[in-house]
Amino acid sequence: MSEFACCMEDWDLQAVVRGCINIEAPTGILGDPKSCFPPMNAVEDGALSFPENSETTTVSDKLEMLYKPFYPVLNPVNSSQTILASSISAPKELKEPDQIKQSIKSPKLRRKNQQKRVVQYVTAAEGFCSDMWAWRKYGQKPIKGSPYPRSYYRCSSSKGCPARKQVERSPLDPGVFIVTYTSEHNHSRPTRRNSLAGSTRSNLTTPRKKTKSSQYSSKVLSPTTPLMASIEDEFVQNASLKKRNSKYWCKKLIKVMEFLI
DNA sequence: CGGTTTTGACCAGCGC
DNA sequence: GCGCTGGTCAAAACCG
Repeated sequence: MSEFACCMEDWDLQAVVRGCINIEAPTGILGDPKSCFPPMNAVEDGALSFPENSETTTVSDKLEMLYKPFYPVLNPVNSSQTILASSISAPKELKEPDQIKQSIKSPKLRRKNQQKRVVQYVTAAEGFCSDMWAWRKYGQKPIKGSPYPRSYYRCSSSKGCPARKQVERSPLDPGVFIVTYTSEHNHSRPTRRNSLAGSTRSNLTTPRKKTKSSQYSSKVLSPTTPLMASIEDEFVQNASLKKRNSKYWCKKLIKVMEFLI
């Protein structure tokens, strides 16, 4: 798999896990996936509400296209489904609800962690808004049979909280994330995150080790301006470099907006 | 400075 | 016992 794809899938996972950091955000915003996109929010501060006239629609469309590689793939999926899988691990081969139910009857698939689990199927957008807990990622593993890695999170709101969370993309529907909660929180729901330090780290940064050559090659965009074209080219060229962080590209996008509007 | 993410290494359960 | 696989640890790097 291409590094870019890896990055994007990581991004998606982050997006789901990170949830809505700012719980005071207007609910109207939460329904819009792009509004939930952290760097976008960082850029906007209310300034990214594109006018609806035809001119700027084109601009915003272009920007959206340009931004597409950064924000999660959002397939139209129904509301999240929660499956309570008591005393059984969610087997990797059985991802969908019906299959999960089926797996409950199969003791053969039982794994070491036999605590009560809650399996939830969420879209990226829902993932953004549905989880107010503060989670800290402590591991990521490629899962056999799935093209997407599974990320492991623990609750960072309270020391010693046994709550765990696993997030992986559904191999059947990449727009759907399988969130598995293990154990329960032993504390009340935090009103806000303790710290945002590190929380906005770019998910597009190159891994410190084991870099693969980027396979991000296709022309995702059809830039209308030399500026956008150059930015696109720059992104492609720096697909494996540290330049690939959201803040950097947000600034680029602001430039584009200033140029176009 | 205190938090998070990344990632290789390690450990343990399971099937053969 | 061995190999495979999933889950966790921990050090380093990163971020506000």
